[in-house]
Parts: sequence; structure tokens; C-alpha cells
Amino acid sequence: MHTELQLDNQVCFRLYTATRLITQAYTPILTALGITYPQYLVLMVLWEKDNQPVNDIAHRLLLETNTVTPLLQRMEKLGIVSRRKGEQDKRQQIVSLTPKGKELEEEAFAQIPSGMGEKLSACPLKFEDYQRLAQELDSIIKTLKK
Amino acid sequence: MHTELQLDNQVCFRLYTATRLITQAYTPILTALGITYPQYLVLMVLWEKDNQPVNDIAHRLLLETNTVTPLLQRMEKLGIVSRRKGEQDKRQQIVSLTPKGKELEEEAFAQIPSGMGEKLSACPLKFEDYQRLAQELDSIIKTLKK
DNA sequence: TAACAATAAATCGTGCACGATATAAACATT
DNA sequence: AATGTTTATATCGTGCACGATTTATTGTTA
Repeated sequence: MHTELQLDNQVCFRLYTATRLITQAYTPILTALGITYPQYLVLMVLWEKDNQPVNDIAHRLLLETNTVTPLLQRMEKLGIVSRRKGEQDKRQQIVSLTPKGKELEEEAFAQIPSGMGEKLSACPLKFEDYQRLAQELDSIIKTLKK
Repeated sequence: MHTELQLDNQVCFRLYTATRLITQAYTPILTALGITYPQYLVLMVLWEKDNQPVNDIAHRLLLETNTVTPLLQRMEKLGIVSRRKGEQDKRQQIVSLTPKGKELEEEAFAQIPSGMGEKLSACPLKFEDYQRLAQELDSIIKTLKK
């Protein structure tokens, strides 16, 4: 028996599981808003800076365009973003928030922080723990990125 | 601008990204062994204890059977596990390692710890950091589970 | 400027995740 | 024993992720 290969010793399995469970916690809130978690990530990118090409959105989320393009097509069908050809560079698709996409920011602000805070209220982690967690995850991400 | 809704302030986005990047780091090693990351998780469960019903495997991985069943069907097609009806309870499918599935443990032990250690060698986190990280993820998992 | 290389998106195929539903076997209750 | 309920697994549909390829446009260089 190789203890290195035991599930209980795997940080990665915990990351994978925690990510899935947190995403599941988001789901009912996001479903009420009519979106999914990856769509919420795209919206956060656009709320921060509207009118971005597909590449910039993908780069911000560390995703490939072959993931983001279909995601944006679904979001366009939902009426929360629009896409148009870039003027200086016609290869680009510039993605913009529709009025509906902009309104979602207020709904998200009203529902998500409180809703998620409630679901995690039983968790013993403190603010400083989450901060250090974020820093440690950043150092893993920085190491593996690109 | 609601700072709560900024990507940079989201622990969840970091979890999601770190999980994807670590899984990507596993991929070339696992591909050489002919398996995927979720299949590797199932194998770890079976290396620990062979001949388990689908439900127990799913429960150990905190996954639903509608995820695990197709996963096991693919693994059966690859010849690394076999499935047979339970004898006392005919609703169950008992999953067992084939000789090929057992051999994979040695190959995994030879390739994965060293391969992943190398990829993460540039990461500044120390053993204690990973330990605390694991504990903190466990408390998130415990809070959100079921 | 004609040919070639690089870049931005899109498309295709496969494998998860997961909600919803279906099916069969076991269990429980009348 | 017949009926209803629970349980174990499977099936179906949708939405990611992502490797591989394609297409259109831009840029580069002979």
C-alpha cells in the first residue's frame, strides 16, 4: 500500500471536492438568476470592464477560447451579453453586457454574498483563514499557470 | 462597483482555477497511464479496498452514481475494472480491479508523486502549508457536504 | 507585393458533473 | 401474499473543460 496514493493524503482531491461543493452551493442562487457558475464568472469580468474581446475574457479566467466561445454563445442566447466584430481588428469578437446583463449585477449583489455567507456560516474558518487560503491558492495558480 | 463581486476577491474562483490547473498538471502523466483524473480517483478508492459497490465508491468521492456509473463503464471498456451483480443484493454492481487495474498502482506510484512534485517544486508552499490547506479544505467540505 | 507565419475565434469530439427520470430489486406494511 | 415504499443503479439531457483542427484576418518577410 503506497500511502502517497491514498485519497486522504491528496490535497488535489480536496480542492476538487471543495470546488464542486461550493459550486453546488452557488447553484440554487444562480439558477434563480437564470445563470450558471461559469457564466457568473464571465459576468464578473464584464462588470469590472465592459466591451472586451473573447481573448481577454478567456485570459482573465485562465480558460481557453474553445471553452469561452460556446459559453458566450449561450449567454448571448439568454440575452445577457451581445457580441460584435471588432472595428480595428475584424478577427475579434467584442463582448458587451446587455441591459439585462447589467441588471444582473444588482440582483447578484442582493442575493449572492448574503446567500453564500449563510451557507458557510457553520464553517469555522475566519476572515484571516480565507485570506491566507486565497494567497496560498494564488501561489499554486502562479506556479502552474501557462 | 460592488467589491464583493470582484473576481479578485473570490476564494471560490481561486479554488476553481487551482483545481483546473492541478488537474491539467496531472493530465500528461495520467494520459501516459491511459486514464483520466476522475478515473485515477476511482482507482485510488479501489486500491484502498477492492470489490466495492457503485454506491460506496460514489460516497467515498462525494459524487452521485449518475456520474460514477458512466465513469465505471468507460473504465470497464478500458479493461481496468470489472463489474458483477451483487450476490446477496442483486441491485448492486460490485466493482473490482482487473490485473491491469492492479498493475496501474505500481505505475502510478512510479510516475505521479515524483512527476507532480517536480511540477510543484517552484511553489513556495511548505509541507505545513499543504497540511493546513488540507485541513481548511476539509472544514469547507464538511460544512457543505449533504 | 506575393508568400508565409502568427493570431482570434470557432468548430468538433470526448469525458466529466449533475438534475431529472426510469427500472429493478429489496424492504415494509397491511 | 399483495401493495406500497425505499434503495441501487442506469439512462437522458445540458453545460462545461479541453485537446485538436479549421477559418478568417492580420503581420511579416523575402
